[in-house]
Amino acid sequence: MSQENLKSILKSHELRITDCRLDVMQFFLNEKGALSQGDLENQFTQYDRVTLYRTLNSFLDSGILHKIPNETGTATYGLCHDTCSPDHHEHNHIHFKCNSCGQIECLDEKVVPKVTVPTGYKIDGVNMIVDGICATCA
Amino acid sequence: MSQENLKSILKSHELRITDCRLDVMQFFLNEKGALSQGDLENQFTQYDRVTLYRTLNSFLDSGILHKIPNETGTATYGLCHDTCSPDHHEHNHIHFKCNSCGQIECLDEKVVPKVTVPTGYKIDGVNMIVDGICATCA
DNA sequence: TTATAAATGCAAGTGAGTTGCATAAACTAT
DNA sequence: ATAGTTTATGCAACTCACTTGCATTTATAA
Ligand SMILES: [Mn+2]
Ligand SMILES: [Mn+2]
Ligand SMILES: [Zn+2]
Ligand SMILES: [Zn+2]
Repeated sequence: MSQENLKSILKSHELRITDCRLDVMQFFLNEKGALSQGDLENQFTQYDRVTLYRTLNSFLDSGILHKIPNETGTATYGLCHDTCSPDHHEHNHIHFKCNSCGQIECLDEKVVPKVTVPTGYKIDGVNMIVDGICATCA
Repeated sequence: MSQENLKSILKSHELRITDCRLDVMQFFLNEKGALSQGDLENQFTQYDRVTLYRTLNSFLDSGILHKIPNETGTATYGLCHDTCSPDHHEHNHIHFKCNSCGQIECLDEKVVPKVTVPTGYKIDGVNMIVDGICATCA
């Protein structure tokens, strides 16, 4: 994606344009899988780990990224759809974690099925993590 | 549950009977929600945190507990069904996380719906976490 | 260009999770 | 019941991701 496109994405989310943010966003757009803080630290040694941490947080808050829960404890992040905003996140797709290569990816085209909860409960969101073997590792 | 019942559960999983394991198992049986290592540390100050940590792990390995992933990073654990064994875990129920009180619970009667993944992918397991407001907090 | 607000880097702290090892306790076999 | 064997426990110490404070630098607006 062009540098100008990247800048307009940041602007539309009311974020200042900085080298770190441009690089991190480009990285997310290039990678098909979800990324962790550690992935960013390995990729961008020129930036302080705290800066990368805060970059992830600002992207989370502004609706550019969403956090993907998993059992290992280290958070991973994936790009949000255009429909996401700081106020309203729409993440109704399935996440897949490969037990061989460890990669987590957003299956954007796979919609999370509707579910019901017991009487008196109210649903805000649903997160579905499927684990198994990805096509590359099969 | 009686002390004898608790002991037989441990024995059937080939675990030695210790005070810590009996207490922790009783705690899980009493609590309706899932518990974290921190919850155990608060409840049982007489046991070292490492002992509680290893108690959770031995219960995990032997199929007494299952780990419930969530976005906060701190792992929580819930009781397995009778059908679970060290070799084969069967956790096809939905987990609910209340955004008000923070409690995570197993909705044992709510079965995770079947899903499909792209061609070439293989499914090992599915984890579904619904978040919202529980009946108590509503 | 200057003023203001925000982002960055560095240092330092938190808290869960983990391991090694000596001691204590649970089980097994006399 | 006792002695021998195996396992669990407590303590110290470590890793690692995550988080905060503060001084400095940079981006943006006036
Ligand atoms: Mn996703
Ligand atoms: Mn459960
Ligand atoms: Zn893979
Ligand atoms: Zn609640």
